[in-house]
Amino acid sequence: MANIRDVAKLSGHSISTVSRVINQRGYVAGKTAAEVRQAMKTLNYHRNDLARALSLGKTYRVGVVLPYVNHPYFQKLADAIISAAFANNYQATFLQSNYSPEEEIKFLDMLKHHAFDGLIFTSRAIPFDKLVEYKKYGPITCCEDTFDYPLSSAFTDRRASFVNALQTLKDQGYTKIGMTISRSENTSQSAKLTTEAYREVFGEDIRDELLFRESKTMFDGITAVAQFLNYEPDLQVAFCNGDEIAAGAKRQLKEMNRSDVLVTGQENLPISFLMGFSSIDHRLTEMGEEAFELLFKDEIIKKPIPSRFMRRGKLRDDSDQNQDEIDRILN
Amino acid sequence: MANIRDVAKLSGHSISTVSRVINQRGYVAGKTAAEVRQAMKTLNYHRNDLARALSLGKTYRVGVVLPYVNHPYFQKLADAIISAAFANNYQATFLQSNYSPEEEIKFLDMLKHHAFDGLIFTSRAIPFDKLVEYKKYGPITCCEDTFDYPLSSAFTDRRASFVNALQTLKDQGYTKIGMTISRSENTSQSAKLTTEAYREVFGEDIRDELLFRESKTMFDGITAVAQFLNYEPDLQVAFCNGDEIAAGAKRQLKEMNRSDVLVTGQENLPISFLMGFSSIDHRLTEMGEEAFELLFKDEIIKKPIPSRFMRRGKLRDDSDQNQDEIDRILN
DNA sequence: ATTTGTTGTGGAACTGGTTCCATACGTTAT
DNA sequence: ATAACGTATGGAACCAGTTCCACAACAAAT
Repeated sequence: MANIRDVAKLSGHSISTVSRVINQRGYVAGKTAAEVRQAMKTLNYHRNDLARALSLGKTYRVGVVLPYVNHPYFQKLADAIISAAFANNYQATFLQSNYSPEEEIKFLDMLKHHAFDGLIFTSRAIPFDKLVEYKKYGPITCCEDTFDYPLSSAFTDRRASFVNALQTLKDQGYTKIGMTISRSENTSQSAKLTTEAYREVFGEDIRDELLFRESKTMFDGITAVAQFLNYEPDLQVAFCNGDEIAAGAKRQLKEMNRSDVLVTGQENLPISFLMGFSSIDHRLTEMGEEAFELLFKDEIIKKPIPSRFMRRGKLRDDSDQNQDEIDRILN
Repeated sequence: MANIRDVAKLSGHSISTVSRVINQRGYVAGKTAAEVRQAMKTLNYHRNDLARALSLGKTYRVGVVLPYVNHPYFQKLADAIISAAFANNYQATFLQSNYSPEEEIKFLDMLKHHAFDGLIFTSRAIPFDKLVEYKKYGPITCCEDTFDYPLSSAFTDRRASFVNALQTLKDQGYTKIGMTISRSENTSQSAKLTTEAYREVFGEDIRDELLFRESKTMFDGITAVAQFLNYEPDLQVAFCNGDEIAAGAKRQLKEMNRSDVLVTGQENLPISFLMGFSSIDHRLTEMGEEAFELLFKDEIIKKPIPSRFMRRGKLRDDSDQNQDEIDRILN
């Protein structure tokens, strides 16, 4: 495989001159450039991006840390990051953590080892302190509120989103609510925020029988609904931690002839529209784009993004501006 | 930032020795190793993966070329590839082509430029010849039948899958069928195979009014069904080119009080189960895993993977072994 | 006539690793 | 006694680029 030195030798010019021709930078006479190009063609030369990256100290690659690649929330978010990166001539690589702190440290070490120019954490198991500690090796941004930590972030105020959705439900007379959460309240930030929002709106903790933990797939939605109805036959709402879970719940309710029970999901996936249940739109597309943009800004910027509660079915309110958005999507 | 030479100098040992300590290879005395490690700690040294990659001529990265990152088919396939790569200590990077030949050439050039150790094409716009031409720069595998071309591949015989599904429908008396296809029959391989399969089973071309082209999203499913029913009120089946499209079709049919019309999708996503329509499972997970495995094998291997027609709703046949699979998933 | 600026080119140091080879010493086998 | 081998270490070439700096040649301005 020919390198730049071979091209220099064959063309009879110096390495510097060849480099100038390749990168079209600096002064090169037309005749010289032509000779160099001829030599490149003869030798079938092509630049080695690795050597270039080493020399420049820049990879044009970012790592996207996410717990699961096949989870709709992270999929949507990561897709947005990929697209934004691509539009800026960067490549993005998915780094699946399974919420393992050891894996996350490995990814941070990759940043330290110059494998990436920067890292985006869509979620995490390790504390923010650890991220701050690694910031000296390259920029790191988060897709969640970083509070007082010196880390840039693009995020929706999920607590406010949950409060808003629950308040809407309460205002319309729905008070008997079952909830699913992703992990336990101790390990998952969103689980914690969900139960806190309930407490804020209803002034008391949710009954333990109406809280379904470790909810990940549509089958958990099916199971959760059965559990809720077992303890509370007058159930009015299944408040789910994702659209696929909500879809499972919706299906099970139909099967049990309890389509009177409302279902709400999150992520605003096509399925929520198709099956006609409400969904909290966390604006993952906007979040992903912002997270990438912030990566290469010098200041620490915290970019809150307002979420939307997409009200469908019985919750639908034609005076609601969300409907405009739905109509926009439909056309 | 300290490098290996700095560590060598501070520890009073040679670069070679430091390298041996880092990589735990060759002979190093215990005392020497300790001194080197102490120097590394003092200098806060960490290896530069770029330099290492350059020296080794190996990046431990593969590129995954796919037309759209937010398309369920490619998402599922690409996720499987990512997971397989990760399990083998490789990183995978998504390269979105939008079916643009220029972009695909760019990705092939990245292989040439040593940015990746190999490439996996999940789909493509450029001819196989071009891929073969670039094979000398690194391994390339495909996720579709590569016929007589010297390219490894993991694929399902989609034509056979379509024939099988359509034959099943015909056997059960369903003959009035509308079909959606992703692009036109000229540009899309799967579109071509779909219409060919129809011809094989029914002995004639599908009526143009019952063929809906450029079908990509759930909204296309909605539009397609309306078109089909307009021309053929006795429609019996909407045969869709994806589960989200099928879900759109199913919803529209319900809205039009025509739930008697069967719907079939592809990809076997959760939504197909939840909304109760049949779906062709192209075994994308297995395909992705295989595609990665094949990348680093020396011989050219073509790995056909049998697809499955997941029969649901009125098509459900309890003697069908597919049901075992569904039950397995449910538990 | 001298300074200044533009154009054009090459040398050499720099990015930070890996690895082949030579050398040296101590131990064991012939 | 010496050949053969295992242990331990260092030197230097190698991977393949980028870029600073020096130096010429020539034109235009002072």
